[in-house]
Amino acid sequence: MSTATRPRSRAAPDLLALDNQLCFALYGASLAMTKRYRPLLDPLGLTYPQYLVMLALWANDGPSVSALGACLGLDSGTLTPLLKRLEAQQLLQRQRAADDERRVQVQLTAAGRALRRRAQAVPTQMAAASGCTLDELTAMTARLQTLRRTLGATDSSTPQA
Amino acid sequence: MSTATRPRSRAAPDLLALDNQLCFALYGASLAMTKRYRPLLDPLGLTYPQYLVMLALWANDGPSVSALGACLGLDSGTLTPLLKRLEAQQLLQRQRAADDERRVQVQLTAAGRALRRRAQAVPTQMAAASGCTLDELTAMTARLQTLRRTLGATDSSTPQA
DNA sequence: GGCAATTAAATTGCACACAATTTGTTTTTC
DNA sequence: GAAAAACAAATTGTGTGCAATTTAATTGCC
Repeated sequence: MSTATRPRSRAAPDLLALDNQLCFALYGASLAMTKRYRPLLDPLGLTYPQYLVMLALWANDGPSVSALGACLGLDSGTLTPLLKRLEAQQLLQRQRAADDERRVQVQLTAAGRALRRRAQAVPTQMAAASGCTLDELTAMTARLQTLRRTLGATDSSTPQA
Repeated sequence: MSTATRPRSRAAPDLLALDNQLCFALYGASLAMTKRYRPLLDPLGLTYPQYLVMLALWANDGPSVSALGACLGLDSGTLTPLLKRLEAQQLLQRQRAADDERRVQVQLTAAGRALRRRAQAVPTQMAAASGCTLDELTAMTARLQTLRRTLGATDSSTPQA
């Protein structure tokens, strides 16, 4: 078992550890964020992904499922059941587009629009929970967005647009 | 951009947008990271959370389920089925501790230890996919770890230990 | 016009994540 | 030393995520 004399097998543990740090920090922070949102969103009857969908709709009502998916980075396999739950809560309506019946358009109901008011307390509380200044939040967000785009690119060695 | 002078009801939409940025950037980057790992981990027969568990075990073999959960931030509801799948793949063994039969200890098999060698290519490829320098990775990781701790704290207004 | 290729959602199947509960074990307390 | 409290995993139930497939509608091509 003690096979440690090779030059390369010495370097590898460090790389595995470093890898652990980046990906795992991201993963852990994301899960922690979701957990932190829960007590704020429970009173609104929303899960965290549902809250993201509502944010997207408050900013831009009436998109197709695929447009919403492009905005959020989710596919129909995730969105369809999620949207059905929001529809069951009367927060939105899903209906086939008249001009192209393949498309399903997602529109807020009055209750869905009204919920925005009750959600206005959430961001302030989360900003406080993050313990960051506005500048820190902005910087971190920009970095994460860049990282996301880079990771999403087919070939990351190619500098993106 | 032109909203700077209004008192409170004008500020709210901006806060919702800002909130969207931070939490959503984190969420999106985490999902993108997971997706990016998939083609690298598929040949190893691991999912991304399973890979994290293996990393933890390669660093420290033989923990209890709860110790592993504390390390990864996951509970038994998530870990138990995940560990059973890894056990079914003969990568690890789960067995009750002799001194305290409430505890279940998780130990790598020879195959589980051997898999580490095949995983050594993964970190280098992911580092390349991130498009970041080593310093950038380190800085980002540190920030995310801090954020995670802050979010995990009961009261974030209290400076943590 | 008619049929293949394309597109948009929905569905299916698998694997997390986590709250809440249950089961079994150990420790505390009396 | 027996009942109560505390503890560790496992289980249950709900809600994502996503690959792969299916269904239905539109577009292209002849």
